Amino acid sequence: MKNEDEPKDKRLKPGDAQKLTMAEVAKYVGVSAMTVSRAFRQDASVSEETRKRIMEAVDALGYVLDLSAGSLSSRRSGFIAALVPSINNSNFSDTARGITDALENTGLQLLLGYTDYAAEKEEELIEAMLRRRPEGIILTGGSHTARARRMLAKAGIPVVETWELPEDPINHVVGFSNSEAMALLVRALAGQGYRKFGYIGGTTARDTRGSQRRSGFQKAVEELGLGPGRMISFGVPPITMEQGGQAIVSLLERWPDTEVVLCVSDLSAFGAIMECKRRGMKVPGDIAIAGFGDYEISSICHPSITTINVDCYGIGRQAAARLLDALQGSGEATGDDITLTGYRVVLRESTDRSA
Amino acid sequence: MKNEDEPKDKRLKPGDAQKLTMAEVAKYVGVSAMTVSRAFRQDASVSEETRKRIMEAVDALGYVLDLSAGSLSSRRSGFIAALVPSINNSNFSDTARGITDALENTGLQLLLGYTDYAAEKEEELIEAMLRRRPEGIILTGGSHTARARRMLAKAGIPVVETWELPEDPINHVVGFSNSEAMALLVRALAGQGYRKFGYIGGTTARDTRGSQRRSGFQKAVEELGLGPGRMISFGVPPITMEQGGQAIVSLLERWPDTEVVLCVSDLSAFGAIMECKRRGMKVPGDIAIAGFGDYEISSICHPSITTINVDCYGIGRQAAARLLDALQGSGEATGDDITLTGYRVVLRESTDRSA
DNA sequence: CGACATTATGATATCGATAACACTCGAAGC
DNA sequence: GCTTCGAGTGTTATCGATATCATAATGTCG
Repeated sequence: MKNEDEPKDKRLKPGDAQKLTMAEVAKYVGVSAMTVSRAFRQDASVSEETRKRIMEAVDALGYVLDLSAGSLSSRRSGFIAALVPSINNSNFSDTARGITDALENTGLQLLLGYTDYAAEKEEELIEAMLRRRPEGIILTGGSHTARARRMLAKAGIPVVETWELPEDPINHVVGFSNSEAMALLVRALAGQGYRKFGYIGGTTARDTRGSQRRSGFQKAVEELGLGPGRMISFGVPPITMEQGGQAIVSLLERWPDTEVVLCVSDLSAFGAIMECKRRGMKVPGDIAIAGFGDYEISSICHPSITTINVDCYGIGRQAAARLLDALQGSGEATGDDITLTGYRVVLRESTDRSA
Repeated sequence: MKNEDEPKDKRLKPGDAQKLTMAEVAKYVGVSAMTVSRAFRQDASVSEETRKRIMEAVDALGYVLDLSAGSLSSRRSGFIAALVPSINNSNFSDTARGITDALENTGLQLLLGYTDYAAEKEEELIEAMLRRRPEGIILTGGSHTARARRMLAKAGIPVVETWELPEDPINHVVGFSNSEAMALLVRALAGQGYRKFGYIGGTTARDTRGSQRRSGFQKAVEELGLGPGRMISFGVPPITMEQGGQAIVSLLERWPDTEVVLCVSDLSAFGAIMECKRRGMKVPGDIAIAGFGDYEISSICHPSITTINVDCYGIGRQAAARLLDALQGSGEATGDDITLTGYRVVLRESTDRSA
């Protein structure tokens, strides 16, 4: 009777809901809170009639389930965490979309984070995510700090690494060999008669997929006996369209007789092509240019861009699927589990030999 | 003694952490759990020495704070929810990035959802988000279902609507008038001497920003006495690059003498330009084309694309900033609060009159 | 018709942290 | 020397749902 008449916390604004709880809904209907809780999950054995009355009450009162309370006692957070290098890159936003779609109707929600291609940022984010006790986690790539690996091991949840084939996988992998894919593109273009190959990529090793593509290029060129490739590094990954344009200028200054240039991604390839056109060069004709990733832009632009198509969306879907399997499965922990995702060369106008 | 010797849940894999709690860390250090809790937040008055010992123990044991437990008792989830139409559109992913950046070091985490431009999906997502008890929510646009509005009102948390100026704002707004912005572009191009205006956009009213741009176009053309605009609708929003290409074909078939075409977004403008080039038309020269949104592609492509630059990233940052203000403020609930974000016409090659 | 399974529901303990308040102890003030 | 204060720490209740076990009502079968 002392502090009953005035609420402790005055933060509430007029019209605010006074934190409605399950118990109040229960009282309103004349059942126990437990029954209301059951009514919210289809599995429970609540009579159709009771459930209906409860749901009407929920509607009338405007009650919204509180999962944070529920997850504490059920020990299931309902979260899946995913870390991507950047959401402002359509390849990764496609993957994020794939994850989201695969999670639909599973009752799991996606917690997304951006690492900005930095392992330290990834470490921070992993910790932040684990504090929410996700039931599984999806990472991009296979390079993680030692502490990150330790935390993941301790967490005891399934981990999926994507977009690469890590040398030392943590748990599940859904990806492909970036170096093999780039090598395949080199061979396809060599098959068309190109001989003098150039390459454009970022400067540092931050972007492990970028480095792998570069080494795949290098290896393939040498294996074909086409001498060392002409490599230009420009800008900190991820390199932009604009940097692609600047890079091709450097490359052509240094090696004017280059026949075909492969770029670490379609974005830089696009920038390179546009810069060439702006300078009056013909693409193809004077120079052929190819990218990697098959972004939407590449099929549309003129000339359309030869590239490697990667199933970005599928990587997301499958990564989520592997996670769901692991969560459902009895936890047999069958060691490493690797899902290879496809890629293919898409030959388009930008490397058309007949031009 | 029946199921004591074998654990119920075999889900745990070898090497798993046996759910370490704060109490165990506390026991290890020889303090109370409360002190450990305090050590995790800088505000608390824990002696430097104790804090150090606690953090060493945390490190040694590999303890990770459990926020879900904490948020239940502190009644602060540490979440901000944000809904965008699509993450696969760089305008919105830029906004998401802005929100993320603004939230850095605030201890708040972003819960992101995609509505796919559908109000019903938005309603579902709002409910899903509210179940996590976010401390604030950021929405795109001002069209919401009645139930969504009711839930938001009941939730009693600050709401920010973005990217538009809703007629009936819920709470805070961070945006601009899409129709005014498009009208400005029309006037700028009319000022360059263009007279016969065409417009390309999506078919339905799902995308409210698209509709507003369309009506801004229409109004401006009429006000300038340039007759009704030539409007082509193509595809369900958001319309793709490819659809932009198809749309311009229809438009030019129907009105071959069109001088300039405005598109609902840069993506469709890009598709339209590329299609024209593919058909041997000169852009500009034979036809001028402009977009909306100033995507990265528009400054790079050849010809570069005239457009409206929108501060996508800033919208995100400011939306988050308004939310933080509201959370800090004593909850005076000072009615509506509208933050206008800038936009500007960017004239580029694609509408160059001298070409 | 009695033993037993099945269905629908309730009571109570609990998840793991934090709020709120209590307490100890040494320093400061008069 | 006694009161007052604040820094540092502990104790207990609690957040709001769910796991678990108990119980009442109903149905089944030989």
